[in-house]
Amino acid sequence: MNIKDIAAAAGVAVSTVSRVINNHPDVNEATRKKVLEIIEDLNYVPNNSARNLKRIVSNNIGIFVKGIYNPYFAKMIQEIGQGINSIGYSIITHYNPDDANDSAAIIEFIKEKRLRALVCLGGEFEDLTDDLLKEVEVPILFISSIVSSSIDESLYSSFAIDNISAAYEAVNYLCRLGHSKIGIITSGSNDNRIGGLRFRGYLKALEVNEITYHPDYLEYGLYTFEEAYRAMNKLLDKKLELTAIFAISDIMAIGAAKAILDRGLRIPEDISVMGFDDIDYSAYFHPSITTVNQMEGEIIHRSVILLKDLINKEGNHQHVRIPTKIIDRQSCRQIRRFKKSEDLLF
Amino acid sequence: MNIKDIAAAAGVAVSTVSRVINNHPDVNEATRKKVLEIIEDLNYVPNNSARNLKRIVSNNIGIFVKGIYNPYFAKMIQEIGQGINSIGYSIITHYNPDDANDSAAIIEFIKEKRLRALVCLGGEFEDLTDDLLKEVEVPILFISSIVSSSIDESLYSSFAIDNISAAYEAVNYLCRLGHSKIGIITSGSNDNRIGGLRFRGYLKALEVNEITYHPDYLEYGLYTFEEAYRAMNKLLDKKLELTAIFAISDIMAIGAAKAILDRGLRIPEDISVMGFDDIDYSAYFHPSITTVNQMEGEIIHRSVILLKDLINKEGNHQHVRIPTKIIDRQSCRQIRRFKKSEDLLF
DNA sequence: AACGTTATTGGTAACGTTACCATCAGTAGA
DNA sequence: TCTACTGATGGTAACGTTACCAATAACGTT
Repeated sequence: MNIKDIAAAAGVAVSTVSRVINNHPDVNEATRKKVLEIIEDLNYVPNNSARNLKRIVSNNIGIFVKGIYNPYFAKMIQEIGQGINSIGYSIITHYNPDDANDSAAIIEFIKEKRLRALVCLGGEFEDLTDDLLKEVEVPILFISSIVSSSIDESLYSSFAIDNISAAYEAVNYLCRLGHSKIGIITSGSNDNRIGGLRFRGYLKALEVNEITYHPDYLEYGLYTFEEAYRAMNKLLDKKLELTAIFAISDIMAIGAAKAILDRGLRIPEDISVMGFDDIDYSAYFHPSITTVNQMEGEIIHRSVILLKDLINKEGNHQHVRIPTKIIDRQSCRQIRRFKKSEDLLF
Repeated sequence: MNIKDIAAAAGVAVSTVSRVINNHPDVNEATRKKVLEIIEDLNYVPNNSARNLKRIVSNNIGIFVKGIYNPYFAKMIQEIGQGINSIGYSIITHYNPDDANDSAAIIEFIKEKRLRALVCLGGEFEDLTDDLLKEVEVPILFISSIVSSSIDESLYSSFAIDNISAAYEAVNYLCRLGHSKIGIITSGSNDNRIGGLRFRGYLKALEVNEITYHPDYLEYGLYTFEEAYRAMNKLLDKKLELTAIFAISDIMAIGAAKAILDRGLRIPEDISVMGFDDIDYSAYFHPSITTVNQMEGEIIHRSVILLKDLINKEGNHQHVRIPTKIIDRQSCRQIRRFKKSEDLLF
């Protein structure tokens, strides 16, 4: 069942059918109606591969996802996906394995699928170059990705928070509540990855508040409940008398909180918990988790609009520093505050 | 940059390049090496649209998602997606709007994208027919969907739990713990939808345990924390002295639990909470939620294998009734049990 | 009547790839 | 020497669509 069959059935030329399908203005109303009827009757649907082949670019928008362990992206994938669907494009999703090269993968992805635009969720694009971007000529939007700073900013768009200062704000908030024994659970110490950046924010907050960092306060874990639960237990086992814990994602904060509660300790009376991401779960944990909001809804909304504009060449690339704010809930409390000098009296 | 350019650069014919790309055996090792080198050098990636056009079927596997409100599917989409990627197929995701006709949508989706196979997550396919399925000739796997019973089962695959009996087991479990004032929060009473089916299971359990159902015990809410929170509060406002609540999804159970805890009531001492789905979060809520597991990991795993087999025509369509089991955690407790006769004494 | 104009339609070469058949050299068997 | 076969390669017609140009009819204008 193809356009020829329809043309034959309707007694017109294929080009006329094509015009009908594509809503071209100059086709007689009677003809259009007849053709549409036949299409309906015969259950005809145009072949996308052929269309995409003929029109050099496709109507596919790619969503590239690095790793699937971070549930913070799950909502974005779905909601951006739905937004893209609603403006008439198709979504091709590519889940890149953890150990694969992201830059190479997106270039191949774009070329192979002749993508019209690409959204990257996460990933690290350190070996991307201006030349590669120019070659593919496709609007790319990086969301929460690490992009090589040597690339010309007019060649791509990005939405990202400032991980270092957002984490700094979060930990500084704990300090201002009087905490000085603040543990951290992060996903890794690689300077350029999200875990590393947020860890740097933690260090900076300690420094500004004249608190000495001790490596015992640090535990690693991936972005899962399980790993954070395990990491928190390790921290608790060290008997450090922590009064607060900062986890670099809400999932991890909840895993940590569960570990604390399971030991019969109270939140926030015994230990305060600070998360990051402000996912839905956090507001409905008990006690609800104080966390860092990064305006996920805003990102989703703006992404779809930006993509549409970029495709239609109605706007330039944007680099948006997503603002963050601390959402104060039930898991953090004020404690007696010691000045550095008082501290010495004990 | 196309196959012709490569052929010219390598000094061979396009057909030879094609053979190299497709790993055809009869091409000289030296030639193959040279061609591959040129491909690498020139950054050539075959055009998928052209390939899909030429080979009648594409290498696209569709994932059809009905509604995105149900977070239970999020993990499935990602993990099945990753599995599909890893066996060499591409994923095209289609998020169908709530009010759209699912049957019509999948047929169009299959034809337009020339899908090789399709996975449907949720959705209701009541007006699908044998003829339509035969026409598209594509293996379809329905996961947790409602499919018209008039369709020949050899034409499609399905993975689904028995919603009525799984809900029955859950509520019966509460009854056996001694509960008789059991509230329910469900998503709707439409007999054929998931919410309606699970509600029927609830009714059956009450009946078997000789408990009279009262409509006051029922509140509606969609699959979100917010709605369940609101619904639970309405239930509590009625002063029914409920000792247990059954929510038809874990997200809803957690929303309800939060409402209970926020009022200063205890779980399970004052009210027991039973969920459904066994999502990750349920184990890490505090108290952890007793729920109905439906072997999501198993479904994901088997889906990928089944799709592969169906595509390669190495197996027949399967209809798997996914077994469910109750995961006993912290949110339900045993209470004093009254026999019906004793009840009258008060 | 001859002409230009407009509205509608038809015909057909691409788009990039693969499947198929044709070709050709080299080798072995008779 | 002729034939048959094998291994490697080349040539080319599709796949279904759209963009472009050509053709036609209908009409008004001169």
